[in-house]
Amino acid sequence: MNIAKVIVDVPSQNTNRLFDYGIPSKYLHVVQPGVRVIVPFGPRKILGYVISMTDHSEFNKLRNIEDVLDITPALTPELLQVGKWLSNQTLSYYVSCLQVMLPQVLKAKYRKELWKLNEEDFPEELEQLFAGRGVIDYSEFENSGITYQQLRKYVDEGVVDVHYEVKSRETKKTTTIVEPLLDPLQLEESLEDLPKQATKQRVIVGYFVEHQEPLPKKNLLSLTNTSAASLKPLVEQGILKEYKQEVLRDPYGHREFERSAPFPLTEEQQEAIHPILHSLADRKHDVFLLHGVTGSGKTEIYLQSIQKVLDEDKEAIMLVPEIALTPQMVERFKGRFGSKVAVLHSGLSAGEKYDEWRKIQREEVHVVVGARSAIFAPFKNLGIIIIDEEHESSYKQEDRTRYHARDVAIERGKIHSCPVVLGSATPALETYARAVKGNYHMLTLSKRMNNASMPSTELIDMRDELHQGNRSMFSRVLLDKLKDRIDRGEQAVLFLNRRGYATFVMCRDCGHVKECPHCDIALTYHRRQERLKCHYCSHEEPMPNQCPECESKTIRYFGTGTQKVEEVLQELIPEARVIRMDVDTTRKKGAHERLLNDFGDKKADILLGTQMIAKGLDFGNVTLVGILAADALLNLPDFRASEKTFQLITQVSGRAGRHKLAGEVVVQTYTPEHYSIQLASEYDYESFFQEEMKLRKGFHYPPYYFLTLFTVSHPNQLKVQEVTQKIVQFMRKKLSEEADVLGPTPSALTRINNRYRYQCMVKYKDEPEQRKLIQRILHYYEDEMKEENGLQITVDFQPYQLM
DNA sequence: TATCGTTGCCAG
DNA sequence: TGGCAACGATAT
Repeated sequence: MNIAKVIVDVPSQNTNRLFDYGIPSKYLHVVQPGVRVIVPFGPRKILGYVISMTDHSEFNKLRNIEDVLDITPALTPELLQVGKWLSNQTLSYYVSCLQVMLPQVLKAKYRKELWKLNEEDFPEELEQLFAGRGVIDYSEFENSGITYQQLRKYVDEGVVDVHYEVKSRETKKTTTIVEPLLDPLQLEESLEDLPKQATKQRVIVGYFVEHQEPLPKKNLLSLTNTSAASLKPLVEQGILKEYKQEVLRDPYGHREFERSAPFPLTEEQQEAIHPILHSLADRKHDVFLLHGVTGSGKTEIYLQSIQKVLDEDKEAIMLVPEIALTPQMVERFKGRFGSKVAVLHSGLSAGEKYDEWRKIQREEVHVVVGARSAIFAPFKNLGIIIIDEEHESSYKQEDRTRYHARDVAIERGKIHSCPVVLGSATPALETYARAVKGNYHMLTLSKRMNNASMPSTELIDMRDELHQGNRSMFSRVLLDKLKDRIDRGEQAVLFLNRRGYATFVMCRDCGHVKECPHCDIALTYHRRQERLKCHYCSHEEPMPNQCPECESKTIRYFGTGTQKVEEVLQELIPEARVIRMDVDTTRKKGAHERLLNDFGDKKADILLGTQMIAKGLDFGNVTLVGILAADALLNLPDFRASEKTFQLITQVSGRAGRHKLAGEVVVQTYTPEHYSIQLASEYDYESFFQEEMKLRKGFHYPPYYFLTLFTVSHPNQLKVQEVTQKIVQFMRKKLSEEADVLGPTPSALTRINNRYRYQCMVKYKDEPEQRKLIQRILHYYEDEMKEENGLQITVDFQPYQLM
């Protein structure tokens, strides 16, 4: 086995295959599948991943592996297999799929340098460039006046050399440890030898007479109240020893977590957990849908299932949507499982993420709680995978490797032969349909914990409010109830759905809307800076004070942002203490946690926020939830608009009345008759499912049909239309009669960053040849896609984002 | 005919 | 992806 088959870090069609390399004898025992290596590739050196090993190669002029970066393989054999599967599923390059499974710091950084070789007669122009240094960055040459030809000549003459460096970004944090080299008796002896005036040194030696265990230098110095200056001579004399040790950064290290014991399960919960435990015991791969209303105790079922897995010395992955990864959630897991838990989310620094990942790899933890990418946690003995709020769109990666964490979970579940639990109060239609069909096992929790009832819901028709002269964004009912809560010392949550409702600027005289000059989208008004910004490219401009079209001065902004709501709220109820949570107020690290803690400590009466407050919050004192614009989502061009609206209303409503106090929900809407709003206010998922399924069937949408979305973009509109048209014709011709091929259609956002965007949508039931056909298309346009600013074709299977 | 820029292929 | 040979176009 002295030949390694390697995937190189070059994402392109013709390198998307295995390359053979010789393994130098010194690396024979370290090279194994999954390790990262540095290999020569053409003239440079690049990173590669060893996939397998062999004795024979069809090539006789093999080059050797240059260096090995891992002692423990970065990827387990199972993850290599998952990567292969993923690349078939998403039609992306194998390397890209491997990269997506690893923390950022394990990806390579490439550097190109110029090395000075010859000390004597170093040409004057190079001397100027190098300015006495032995190595310079290649970019310095590029910015100098020296031509490429000139450089070639110097290289040929052996004056300089172009050098390629592959650097791992990996940084290990270390700490200095001090330990005694002598036994206590010898230490006491050495005390006598120390000069009398060296009092501090004596203190340190005295400490080690009492304690023999090594300890961090920092701790030693503070314990003995000494400084490094006193320690140094002791090390030099060979009494003590200093050495560096890797420490893993623990983002939650400064926090104490109160241990929590399992709660006794209700009868309903026991019924639900039983099949999961059964499947665990039988080591069977089953997929469960845990359909439980908000506040029904799904988390306790997760915790106890995981406990069972840990008891058997296996591992668990628990996925939660990014925005639900609240400190509250982390606390529950850390409280139950202590230091056995790793947490992975986007708030961590690259180094912190890497350390959490290392804990998993080193098998120091057995549970990982994390957002989407945590599905690739390098566990070897997976016992269960749980996806909470499984309907959440954040489980779908929307760029490059467009995977859905749910699919990966099921694939890994199959490999490990372990159960996968999908939990939600409002499952995705696809999931629920599969459960109804019997592909997944349905588990139901219909009652809330603590005998709490679902909060009562009141729908307010904002059109009526308008007719009765109320032009504000607060209905009178909501306002009264808010005041009432403040009087009673209870709290309220106000939810504003900002998506699809951003603040735009319009002229009241001519109706002109200010749009981005590069993208077909209205500019968003940012109050603080008095500027207009585009949310798709980086364009921004000052807020005009008259209409650029008709020069009228009545230009003003429309729509509602959280800032605006907060202002109005302060005007209407001056005594209200409001905490606003949106991207602006939570940008700083830890701000999210602080705001929630303040609200939990009752430092405010009202929590006002966007998406991020819709999930997982559990405050006993919240008795009122207000949804300001329930139908904002409904008008988006998305076949899932009704489903998303239903899910959102249900999730937000679930924040009220979770404990002893009863809750109320006020839903403000312009379309109270819409079935998704009606049924959400009645908590009737089943009827919503039936209703929505009829529409999906009629319009050939999932779960009845699968979707494939092509998005083509190019600066030239005609070109985009032409290419999209060709794709449409090709797919129409090659796919079966059963498939609908729609397009070319301009995307909902027809132009982003001066690139026109058209799409083609395929609705199909079963097209086994589809992936091959698409590969032919991608291959055909490969060259045009390589050009800078050239054609771009993205293919998304089961897309979530249709714009 | 020397030089420049573009294109297409290749890498183990 | 980056390098480079091979090719044709262009200036001289």
